[in-house]
Amino acid sequence: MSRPAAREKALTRQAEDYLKVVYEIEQGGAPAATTDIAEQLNIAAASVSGMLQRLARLGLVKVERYRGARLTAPGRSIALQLLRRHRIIESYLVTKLGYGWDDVHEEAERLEHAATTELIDRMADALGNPTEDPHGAPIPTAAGRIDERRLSTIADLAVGAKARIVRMSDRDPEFLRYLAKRTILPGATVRVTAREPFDGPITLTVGRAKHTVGTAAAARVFVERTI
Amino acid sequence: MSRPAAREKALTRQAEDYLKVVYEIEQGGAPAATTDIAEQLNIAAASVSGMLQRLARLGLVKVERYRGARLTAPGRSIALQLLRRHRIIESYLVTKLGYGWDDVHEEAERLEHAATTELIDRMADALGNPTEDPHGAPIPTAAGRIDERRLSTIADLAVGAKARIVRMSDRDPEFLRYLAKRTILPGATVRVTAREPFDGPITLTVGRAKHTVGTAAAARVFVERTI
DNA sequence: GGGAGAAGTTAGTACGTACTAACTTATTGT
DNA sequence: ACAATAAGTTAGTACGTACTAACTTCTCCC
Repeated sequence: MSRPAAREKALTRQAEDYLKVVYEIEQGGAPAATTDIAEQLNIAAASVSGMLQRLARLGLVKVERYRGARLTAPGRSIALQLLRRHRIIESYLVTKLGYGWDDVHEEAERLEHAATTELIDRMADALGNPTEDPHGAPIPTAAGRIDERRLSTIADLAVGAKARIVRMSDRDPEFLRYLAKRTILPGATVRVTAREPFDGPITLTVGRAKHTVGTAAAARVFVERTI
Repeated sequence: MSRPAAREKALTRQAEDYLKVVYEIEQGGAPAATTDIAEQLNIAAASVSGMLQRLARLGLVKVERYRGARLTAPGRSIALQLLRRHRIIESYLVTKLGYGWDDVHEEAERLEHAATTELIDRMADALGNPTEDPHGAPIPTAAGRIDERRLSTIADLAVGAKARIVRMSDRDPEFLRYLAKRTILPGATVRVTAREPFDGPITLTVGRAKHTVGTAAAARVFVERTI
């Protein structure tokens, strides 16, 4: 008797990717700027303007002209769904199929758009419903709950600070291998022993080892201060 | 020094689907007719004409106007790649993730376009490199070799004939459940005990059970005669 | 062998998603 | 405060993929 709810036409892969990127940028606090989205997606800014209008028409984002986009509740829920898929897939590939943690992002990036909720839930079950992916990122629950704590990065730490590594960006395999080689991994504890001024290199100890890293790298490693 | 080979731009999902369908239809012997492709893909015939021209431009099919399309060697190799992906994925979902054999086609249909060769090979390894999927269909090797025997169907069997069930179409979950309920499964042996004329129902014994099926259903179950 | 009906193609349209070029609005540094 | 620059938008274009409508070609039966 009741009419079917407004047709939920499946989004295209691209539209989904925009939502995910808007979510990620918004986590920084401000609405997602056109240029930032464009940069993340490797796309011209003009194309982003157009797509944001379309997503706004679909009620998935709210755009304030010349100021940026924010997700609506439906948009956010789709973004979290994707994040869940991405992170479950990454976990599954590492745990069950022998992938390296540095090598799963790309694969997950495509699979997350093709996998059904059913598949993701089965994978999650097979893994014992993990709460974090191999890079330490929190996995949204099937219901869409996620830990959204704002974390500091190593670049935020003052000399003498001690912190536990929570997570790191998963995008760049090279970068992940760089970290792994220095045992800068989720769960490890680091202490900043020196910093050069003018955004200079940061020296830190991990276990008994001492490493010096640039601020760009340091800013991509998220931590929780322990002192 | 040597120039990179002609850019192998990734095909779209749709283009890939066309190739797969052309392959499947061609297995019947004749070139793939526009209407048949259109029907398989649930698409207007006019759209197929257009796409075939594009695929021909890409050197993946050879079209004889008003007569149908055949795969070229490169086209065939892509189609086999897809078939391999599809069947490995189906096998993996059934064996490792607890899917029912009736319920994997749809999921594989989308994943096959997103999975890399790397992933497929890892799945295949995890399964012990199977040579058949859960519906009895042969799985092409990574190198693209496949068993292309032309099989008969139950509809081809004369009264009295005995045959081993090799495989069945995986498209329709209902149909697969129908078969399963009658233990008409790959490996089972059937004997035709009666046939009504004018494409009437076929009566057969499977184990100790006796079933009567229509010709449409019978034509979708492939067998190897044993007498 | 000719004509009816089936099969196939072309033409014109729409939409999603990208692009570049040109223009407009916002920000920032003096 | 205002000009230079950065950021964002619009306009026009292209391409892939679908559609319907109208036309052409093929096939097969009498």
